Amino acid sequence: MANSGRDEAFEKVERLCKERNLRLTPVRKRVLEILLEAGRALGAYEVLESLRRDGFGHQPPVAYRALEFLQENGFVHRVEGMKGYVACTSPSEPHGPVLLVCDSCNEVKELRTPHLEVIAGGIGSYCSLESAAEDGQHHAGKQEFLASAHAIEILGCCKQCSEASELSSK
Amino acid sequence: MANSGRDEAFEKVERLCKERNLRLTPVRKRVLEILLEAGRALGAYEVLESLRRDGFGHQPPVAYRALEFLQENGFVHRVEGMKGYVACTSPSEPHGPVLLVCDSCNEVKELRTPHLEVIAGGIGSYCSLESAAEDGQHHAGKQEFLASAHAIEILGCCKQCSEASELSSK
DNA sequence: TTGCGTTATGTTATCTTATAACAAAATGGA
DNA sequence: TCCATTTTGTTATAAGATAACATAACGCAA
Repeated sequence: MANSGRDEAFEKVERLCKERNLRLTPVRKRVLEILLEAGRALGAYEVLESLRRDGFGHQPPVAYRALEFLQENGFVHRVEGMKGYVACTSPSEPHGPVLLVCDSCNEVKELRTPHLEVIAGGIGSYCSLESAAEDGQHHAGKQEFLASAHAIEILGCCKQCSEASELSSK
Repeated sequence: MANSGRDEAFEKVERLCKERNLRLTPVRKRVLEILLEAGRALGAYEVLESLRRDGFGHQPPVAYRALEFLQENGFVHRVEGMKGYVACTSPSEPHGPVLLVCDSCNEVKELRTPHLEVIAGGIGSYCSLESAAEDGQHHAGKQEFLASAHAIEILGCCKQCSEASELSSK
């Protein structure tokens, strides 16, 4: 794979924005491109630096606002553990991500999991969340907790880095 | 329950520190108390303010270092989504938490789940992680990703807040 | 008990991340 | 064309976190 589905992801976002009447303005479009090209999580100020080079505004809110738009609509995810932002590889409805974050090269892979329903179901298997509402929310049986979103980040080491460190230790 | 197991948690940490030859110094002890008393996530600067009142150093590193110690040893968890820190309710080995974070009152409940093994197993049900190593790490089958830690935060609304908003909407 | 290496604390200064507030421009209908 | 709304851009500043270094406490061996 030449560009890991970058173009497809980009086109999908364009399509979704049309369908939903969302304004994918030049800055927003460019921020998405920047993240897709990077293929890893970038800090807001890294994004901003790229924007500056492209002639867009170069003050923090420019980047933060575009990121906020993309995030709200499920096209970009925040990587809390890295204080960064990564393009979603399977944009559709807004959804909580399940991210595999590599400690050593900072690459972020998103697990292609379905939406909250399924995640909650999966979690349900060990924390006794139970389906209850029809509005996309779930009710936690024993915990009595109404879940509306989640952030799941798994830290570790990706294949490339594992192999690299195996080699160097020989 | 009068204090929600605060004392038990505190004593357990004291015991674990003795067992493991960790130095639970006055600042560290006090930071743990502060978090246990709060019963919710506190920002580092909130902790610092309490420390200051108690006559400890009042510069950021004082709080950050104590928090780092407590975190490393599994006695405190970072709540990424709130940029805060919360006392672990079932301190034992260092472990990635599963946190239920209430959007409206900021209360944080930790699900009493076993350690990484079980979590990874649970996640495995939908992301094809497979047990592989004996050193407490797991190898993700299809993803080829060696997981070493995780952060799982479920956002939503706790029982009290749900009930409060039900009442007010009548 | 003294002395010494190690660990922890306290401080200054600074860096990084993020947001509030407001003016100017672009957009999309009535 | 006009107006309300949304978006962009800017200044300024808030909030969160860390680097670097001096001082103090600790733990133990001589």
